[in-house]
Amino acid sequence: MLSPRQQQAYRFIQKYTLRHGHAPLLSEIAAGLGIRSKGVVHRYLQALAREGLIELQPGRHRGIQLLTTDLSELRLPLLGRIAAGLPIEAIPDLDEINLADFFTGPDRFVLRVDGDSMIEAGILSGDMVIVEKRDWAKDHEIVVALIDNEEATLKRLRNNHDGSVTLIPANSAMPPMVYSAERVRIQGVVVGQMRAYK
Amino acid sequence: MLSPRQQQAYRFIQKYTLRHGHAPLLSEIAAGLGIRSKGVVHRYLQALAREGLIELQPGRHRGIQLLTTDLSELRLPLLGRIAAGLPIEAIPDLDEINLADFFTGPDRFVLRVDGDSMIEAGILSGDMVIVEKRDWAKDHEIVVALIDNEEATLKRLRNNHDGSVTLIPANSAMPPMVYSAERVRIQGVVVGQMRAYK
DNA sequence: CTTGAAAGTTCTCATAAAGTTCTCTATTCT
DNA sequence: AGAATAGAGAACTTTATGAGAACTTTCAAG
Repeated sequence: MLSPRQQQAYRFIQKYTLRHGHAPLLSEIAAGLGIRSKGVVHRYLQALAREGLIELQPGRHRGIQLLTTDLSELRLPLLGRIAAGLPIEAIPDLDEINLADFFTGPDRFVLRVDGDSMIEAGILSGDMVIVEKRDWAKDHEIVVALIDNEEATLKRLRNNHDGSVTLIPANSAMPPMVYSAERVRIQGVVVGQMRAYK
Repeated sequence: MLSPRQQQAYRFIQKYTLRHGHAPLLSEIAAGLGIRSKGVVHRYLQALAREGLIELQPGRHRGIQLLTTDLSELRLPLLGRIAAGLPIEAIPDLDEINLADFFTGPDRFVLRVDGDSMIEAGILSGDMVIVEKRDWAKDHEIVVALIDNEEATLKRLRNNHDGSVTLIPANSAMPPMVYSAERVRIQGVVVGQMRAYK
């Protein structure tokens, strides 16, 4: 089990390596952690090596090798922000994504999406959406709506002034549809989405 | 048999450890339980150790080891499939989805996406992508590529016959770019994507 | 190939903070 | 009343963290 400081050192090495394509110097790690002594950093590296997270090539400059680590926990390291045509930026505050925080909550369930009606909102066929069970929704939220107690669809909602609702597909090939309030029952609101590639 | 207070302490340790990746300090447990004295917490820890729930490394900071490893809180019910214009269908075989299985694996990390270069592949600005660290990729996989050791971008990959690679944005406003093999280093392959609404 | 600046390694020292062990007190349940 | 549970806090020991000096090794410029 790593101490907080050891974890920070490890994440710094991960980020740096991803960003630069090679491992950092001890002095760079020190600067990244706000430490002046590289001797201290070296002590951390030995702890990481002892834990099996890295391998050290003694004496070598940048001789830190990241080993494959099994992240079978619920936390994934958040290494930075990647942009189109720009370097990866470090994200200063947030170092870790807790999948549980991200997606779990009271009364949530998952649906597999079939069809292209929300494609322009980045929800593709085959994606999973996390839905919070709720019988109302605000404008612009994406909802699971049951129409005439018969068909359930995934659409963006607009509550109209006259009490009717408009269900808006995110697909320019499909028109928005207006329904009287009685015909539409909100079954839940999309709070998350996820996709696995192969 | 644990007293109510001991159970609370135990649950606090489980949650904290799951969240932070390391055990809490006695003072943190104390604060979590609304206690001022760390001596009291220490007494609880000894009770938990006596019951075989934790192991204490004497003297060590954060030296609490959880012995029961039940981290499988991260399950969401998978209710069905939603289609355009169809009722929610029950999916017979799969009734639960484990988020951990979905996303965690060896050598994975998360990047926050900034920019619209992959928008037509359903990856929007602000989304998180789960990346598996790997230095090669197959055609059509979405990769984190480091170009000239300087800029890292998210693009779809094509390995050309002459050894060069093409990086293809999923955005019709942006052109594909061809690079010689030496200029491009694959840092990882996108294996998942997720988004939180609100 | 040589060579020196820079990088890694190995120490010691210092100190704030964390864990350990007490005693004393209060409350609740049998 | 007696026993079990719960909390405060003081005194003490140990650990985690950092600074920095001294030394060895690496690496790249010339």
